[in-house]
Amino acid sequence: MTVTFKDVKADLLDKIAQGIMAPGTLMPNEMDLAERYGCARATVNRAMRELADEGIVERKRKAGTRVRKAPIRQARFSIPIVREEIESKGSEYRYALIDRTLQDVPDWLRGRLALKPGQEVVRVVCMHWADGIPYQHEERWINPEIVPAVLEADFSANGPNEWLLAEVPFSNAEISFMAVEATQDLADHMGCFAGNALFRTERTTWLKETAITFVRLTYRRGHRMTTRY
Amino acid sequence: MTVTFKDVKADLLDKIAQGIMAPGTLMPNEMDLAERYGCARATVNRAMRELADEGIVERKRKAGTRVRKAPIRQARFSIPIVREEIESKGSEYRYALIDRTLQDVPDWLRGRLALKPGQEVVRVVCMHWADGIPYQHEERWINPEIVPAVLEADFSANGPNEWLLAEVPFSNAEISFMAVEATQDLADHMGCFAGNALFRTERTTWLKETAITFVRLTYRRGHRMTTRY
DNA sequence: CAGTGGTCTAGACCACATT
DNA sequence: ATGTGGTCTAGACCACTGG
Repeated sequence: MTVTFKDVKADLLDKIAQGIMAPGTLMPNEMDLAERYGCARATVNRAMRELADEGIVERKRKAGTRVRKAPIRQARFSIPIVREEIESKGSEYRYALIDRTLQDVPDWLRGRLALKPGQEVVRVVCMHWADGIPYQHEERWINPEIVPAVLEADFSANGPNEWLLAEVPFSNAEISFMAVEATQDLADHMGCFAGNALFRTERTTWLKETAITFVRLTYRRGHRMTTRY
Repeated sequence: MTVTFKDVKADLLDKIAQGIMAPGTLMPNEMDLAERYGCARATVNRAMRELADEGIVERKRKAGTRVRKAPIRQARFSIPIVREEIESKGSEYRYALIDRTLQDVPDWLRGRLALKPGQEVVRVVCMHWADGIPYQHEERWINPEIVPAVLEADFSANGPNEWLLAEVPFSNAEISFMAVEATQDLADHMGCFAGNALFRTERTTWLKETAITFVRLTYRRGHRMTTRY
């Protein structure tokens, strides 16, 4: 059986976990490891590159590879579409549009989206339910310059999220997580009391330096966002 | 100039972003692309593998590579050590131990950590300040079976987080984000009012199937956790 | 069964950072 | 100057899985 990069990676990880290679240790170079494992250097390279990507080790040319003293712990969250998030839990999804207006971009948003004063944006407010219980409140602003079709889009049946995904194939984004106290309006929609703590995510999405949309998703009371790493 | 995997990746990304390769499209196979770009198949493979890792495309043997209809949007968060988080913002870090006790594991925690009834755990409560202002409240339970040194550890000068990182080199974890309403006790420590919405993360850390620690980090009012992707 | 991606190899050249 | 990782190549075999 030939030695795979997964074998090498697993063995290195094991040595790190067992303390055989303590944090701060300088690891052997790729050529030596390749010889030791009886494989090609490329195989060792792949294993160590993945360890580096995961923040376990730190690689520098000439300096070599070290076990990180404080591993960069990183968590990966998948950002699902609400409908799928709800249906994957076996719940029934329901959607309703609350408001849809064309308005001058508010000042606080202008900075975020890097828009010109007086420019118009589409604001959409809607709700998502799981089994008839309020699940998520969505408030979104869309830049019609990039996505002119939004001016004709009808969000009464489907949320703007799925619609946008179809229109804008790929983009980069900045996302924030936070806790907020429910306003009276939010509380009415979410079926809780004003002042209750709610989990919120805010996301700005860009297509090559120009902002497409800013969205504020507020979850029902007690919601948790969970992941493993 | 030779064609690098980054060139290939960037070009493919561009074609996807511009809609030339719309979501759902079946992409050419590696051999064809290699010929088209004038590079080796391994180069194309690396480019497409990274696109797959990032959730942009979907690869299946024999079926080929497709542009995802709904790209798996995923965010990566680095989980910093509080001290570094604060000092990297140019603020002065201060720490204080609030409480440290050896107690029977509470029922709600026993399930989480998969411990035996009546087993003892170390509970540590402490605070972290930035420039003298409350920044984060930490409440932590540690399993002394895995880390017996915790029984002698003195957390009066340094927090258990940094201490644990040095003791336990590598581990896997489950992390949750949520919003909570401040209890009176929390509010007193954080300098806010009871009932205020606070951002909290809870993390369970394991070393090979056995739980090491459960930690509850509550941030000051208005805290945001932000990342780009 | 046949086509696709998954991986390994042996060798090579290069970029970079430490010395 | 020199050693380390970063990457490309050309070829090969294999594993999976769709038709």
